[in-house]
Amino acid sequence: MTAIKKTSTIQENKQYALETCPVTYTMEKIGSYWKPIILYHLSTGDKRYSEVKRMIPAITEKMLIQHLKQLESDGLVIREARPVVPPFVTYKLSNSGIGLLPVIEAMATWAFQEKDGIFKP
Amino acid sequence: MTAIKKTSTIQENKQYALETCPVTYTMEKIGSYWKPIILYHLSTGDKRYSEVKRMIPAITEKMLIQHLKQLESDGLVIREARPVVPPFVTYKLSNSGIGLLPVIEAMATWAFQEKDGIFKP
DNA sequence: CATGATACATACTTTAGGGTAAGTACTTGT
DNA sequence: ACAAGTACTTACCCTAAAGTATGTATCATG
Repeated sequence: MTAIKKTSTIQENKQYALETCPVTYTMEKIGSYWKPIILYHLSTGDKRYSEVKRMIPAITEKMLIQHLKQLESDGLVIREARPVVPPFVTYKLSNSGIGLLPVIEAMATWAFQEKDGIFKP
Repeated sequence: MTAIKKTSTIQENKQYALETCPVTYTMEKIGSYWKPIILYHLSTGDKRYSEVKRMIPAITEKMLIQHLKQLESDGLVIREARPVVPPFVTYKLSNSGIGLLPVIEAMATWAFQEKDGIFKP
């Protein structure tokens, strides 16, 4: 009979948290630094891979495709590749991705408000 | 004359990105897994430290105070400590934090919609 | 004939974030 | 006298994420 530590075994609770807390659920899908930024840049329309790359100079190529793949497999963006050479690949938001735009827009809105100092006394 | 690598030195661009992209700006403040979840639980009113802890069983104490401290120093939450013993400390949203609620609520809304499958064909 | 553009893939290394565990100070309860 | 509750703090470790660098296929262009 080993003693049960209070702070241990966080993983069991995580599944519970996922089913319980809607924000946790969303965080599992877009809760990384780059994903909302990518979605933001896709919100203005379909973009080629290289276009997205140019719009986010701070991201490395590895991070960019890695997150694009994850977003794709989570059903948030749709990848379309034309079988031509040189390759022509576009990414666009899926319906789920479009559904996330209120989140992204709220983020942008807050940033402008915060910079304007409207929350200051 | 050392050759300049295309993918290198991301940090210079990051400052530029911060000033340019509003979503990047917001991500610097709440772009971690736990922060939106904490803000979500504070959105229903002031909470004692131990209350927040109980509301988010999946988080460790270390992560919880670490993020609370960061949120405090970023001006998103306000910490109030009564000089009593045992300690009585409450956390609440600042004006900036309240300004973020549309973001958090949009996240929650999306989660429910996604689970209901309303984005499916 | 070698360079550039396209959209990636991959090996390797580093770093930072997160987890585990234990400790602190003070009081109330049993 | 000892445990329990409060709100933390600190040290240590470990893994997953991110950065670095290079490679791939194909064609157009100079």
